[in-house]
Amino acid sequence: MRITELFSKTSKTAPADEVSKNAQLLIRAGYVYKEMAGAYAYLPLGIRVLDKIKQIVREEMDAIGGQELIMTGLQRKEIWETTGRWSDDVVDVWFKSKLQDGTEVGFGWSHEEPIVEMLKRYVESYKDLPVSVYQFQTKLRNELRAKSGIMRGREFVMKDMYSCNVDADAHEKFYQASIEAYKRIYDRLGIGKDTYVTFASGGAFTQFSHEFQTICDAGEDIIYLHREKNIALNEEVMDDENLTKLGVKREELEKVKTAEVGNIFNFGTQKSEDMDFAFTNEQGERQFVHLGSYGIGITRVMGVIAEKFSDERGLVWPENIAPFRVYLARFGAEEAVVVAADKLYDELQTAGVEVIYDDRDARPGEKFADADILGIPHRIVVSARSLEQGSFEYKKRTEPESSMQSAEALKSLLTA
RNA sequence: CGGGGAGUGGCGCAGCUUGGUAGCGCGCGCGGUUUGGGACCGUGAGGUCGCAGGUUCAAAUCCUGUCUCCCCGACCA
Repeated sequence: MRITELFSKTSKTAPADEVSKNAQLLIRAGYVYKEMAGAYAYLPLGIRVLDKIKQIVREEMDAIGGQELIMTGLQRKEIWETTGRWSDDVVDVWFKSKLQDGTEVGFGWSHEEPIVEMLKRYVESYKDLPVSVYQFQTKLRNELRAKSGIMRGREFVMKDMYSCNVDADAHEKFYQASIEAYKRIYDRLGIGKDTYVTFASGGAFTQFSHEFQTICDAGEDIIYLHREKNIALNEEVMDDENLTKLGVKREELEKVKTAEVGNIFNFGTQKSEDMDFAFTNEQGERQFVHLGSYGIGITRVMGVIAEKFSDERGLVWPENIAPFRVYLARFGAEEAVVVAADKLYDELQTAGVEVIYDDRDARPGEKFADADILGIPHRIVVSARSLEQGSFEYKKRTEPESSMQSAEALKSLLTA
């Protein structure tokens, strides 16, 4: 993409009322636009990042048998009443409205009940199991207070997966597979090393649930970490009984601040019983489905990455989720420079490299600054100076020094 | 929801204490000089000072109400 065609612009200053680092950087660089507290629009650059995160998640969900679908934003009151969760006393984040005929509807803060209700229509026999479905959905939650930029909003994109299995063993197997899938996801997103599977409160169904917690100063959680044993537990379940159960001693643990980037639950058959979600087993008997729920906050992950990977000059996207891999800057408007830059732009794109081409008639300093704040992993400069040497200037966002490279070298380097 | 802070051109801010009809930087338009880390000179456009009442000859400024935003806490499948 040519920058002259991109409508968003970078800014030297961040809005004064935006304190969180992720929002400051993302707004300054033109990835997101704030609509209101806790609600951000994703601009062309931002949606490219979101799509890359989603695609990684999608591939890993598909790999463990997930089937993608998308539920509705509008939800029926009756479905939520079956589990008692329509009540504002039970769920305090509901947005609700009414149809013109007076019918009450809710806006999806979660899709657990509607998904189960939908699956009931299709899952009837043990032959129909196992099933796991997932979606990328915008969740709407009427939070008392939005905070931390895109990390804790009233509107956010979440991947939520739901698994259906015949019994506890089958469920457990899938549950473990999902943990492995989640680990691969965070590795691919570039935050695997700082992300820990963490024991957390499990709700009514099991002793623990598992959270995926990424070390991050802007996070809202505190976990206790045993790096050698790779065991972590949320401070909410930190007590002597649980420490004994997990075989770790309090003094061996390191206290760290983290952001929750995923959470998986075993529902057992509780919800199936509430909602009468059953199948017929081989003996012809009705049996309740074992359910699990598996979430990843897509927009939150983007915020966490923006927080973690940035420096005084701006964002520093991991290779896998950068909106573009290369920032190609042209210095000056002499014909030879324009021709050479246009040619390299075409060649890289033909080679499958995503390039954002700074074809503006701007000064070098401005282009350097924009390449930095946008956080594009690779930077190439085409100038009269570089052409004198018959080559291009190449630099990584994470490295201070540049080097001279030929077009061929760049192509092989960027397509490796 | 409790506590604290803040709303003045697109963005960042000053002006408010002591009322007299709004200013600076960035950005934007035009002209020129520039061109390797956010250039410079000139010249323009752009604001009913969050909103609604009130006091006053006169309100960005004082008073009341209200909305919004941010932070801390509480909350958080």
